[in-house]
Amino acid sequence: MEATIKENVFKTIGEHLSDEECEAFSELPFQKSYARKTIIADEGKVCKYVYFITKGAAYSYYINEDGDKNVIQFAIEGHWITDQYSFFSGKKGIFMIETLEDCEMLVFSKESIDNLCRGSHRIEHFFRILVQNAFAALQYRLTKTNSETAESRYLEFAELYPHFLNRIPQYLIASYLGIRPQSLSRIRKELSEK
Amino acid sequence: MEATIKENVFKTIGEHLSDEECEAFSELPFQKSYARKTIIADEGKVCKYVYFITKGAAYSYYINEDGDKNVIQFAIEGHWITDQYSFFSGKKGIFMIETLEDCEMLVFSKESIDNLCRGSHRIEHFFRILVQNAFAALQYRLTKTNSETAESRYLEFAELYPHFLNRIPQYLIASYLGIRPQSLSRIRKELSEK
DNA sequence: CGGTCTCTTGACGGAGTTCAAAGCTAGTGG
DNA sequence: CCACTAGCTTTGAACTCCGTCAAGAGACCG
Repeated sequence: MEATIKENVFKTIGEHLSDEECEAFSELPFQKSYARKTIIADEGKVCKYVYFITKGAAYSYYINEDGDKNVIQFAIEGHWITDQYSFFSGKKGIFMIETLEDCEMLVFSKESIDNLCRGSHRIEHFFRILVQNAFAALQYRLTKTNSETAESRYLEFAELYPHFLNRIPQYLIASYLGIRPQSLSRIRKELSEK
Repeated sequence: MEATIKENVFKTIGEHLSDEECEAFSELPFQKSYARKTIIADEGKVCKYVYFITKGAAYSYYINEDGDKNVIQFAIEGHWITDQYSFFSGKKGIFMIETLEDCEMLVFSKESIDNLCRGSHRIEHFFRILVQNAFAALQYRLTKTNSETAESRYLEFAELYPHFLNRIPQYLIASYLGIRPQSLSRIRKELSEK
């Protein structure tokens, strides 16, 4: 079983998996490599998998009627990524998922997740807490989006995810913050002049 | 056991609870009434409960450094509301929860939820799906906030929650949409002139 | 080393904010 | 049950932040 995922479980629920649970986690997903700039989940199609990144970086986004990209989430080693809505409902997706770097991933189908959860109460617990944490973080992010200026959102982003800054192109960070690349460029200039 | 909550479980996971599970759901929470405009969870204090509304309406919000209210969520009969982050981490809260109308609620402590989840895999499953759905909806809302104009966000809100429009004051809807009451008033005027 | 993708800079425009004041409405107390 | 008041909504005018359009500079890859 991947060490990264073992750590992720412990970090999330503060408990270690049993030997059988570890075995289930190594047998059910399959490993896959993706080159950078590969689209691994496509809007309009059902998103059939949840991805756990063991190496590399990826992001999910949404394209609106005007054709603008809207970044939802960045994910690197030790992070999970999927189109939640599509994955769990089985309906066609609304998000794209694309790699930013060459990636190694553990790929879980819905059956894998369901089997893992059905087979172990602790694992179901793990996934509940995982989503709960993500939900709380997202609520927090939304309040900031609704009430802070782009500058303070950028500063908070830079503080929360300093390792993202050198790894993710600026125009995607701008999109994540809900502004245009030009605006982020200007904000960074202002900040550097202070 | 409250019929509303039974329905809520079935609507969420498409399964009915067993008799024992129903019993647990009636024994563990306590019922409480709150007058309108009562603050039931206070920022800065630990949010110890999850509330399931059986009658009335409430909302959660956040107050930023400038003293502005930022509405996170509205909740009416059949909805759950809490400060997720505080409730699950046991750390001090960042949101306030306040009633909009006289309310009847089922109040669950962390121990109640943990007991319910520990005692029944189906109930843990229910809570996982509940949070998952909320998460997907929130992701969707964030993309809209980041890419649509206030007008189209208002139109979508009005379409998704028509019953909220006559029940919730406009300045709170404005806050939920991330704009000022004056702006929402102007948007509504424009729309009525079309 | 050429081409494409990314970042920067400038000028202008527009959506939403701020400040201020007046008109409504609903809940409270007499 | 009516009148008063506090809270909500509307409107106007000036301003600001960010978006749009456009063009040039820089970086990265084949």
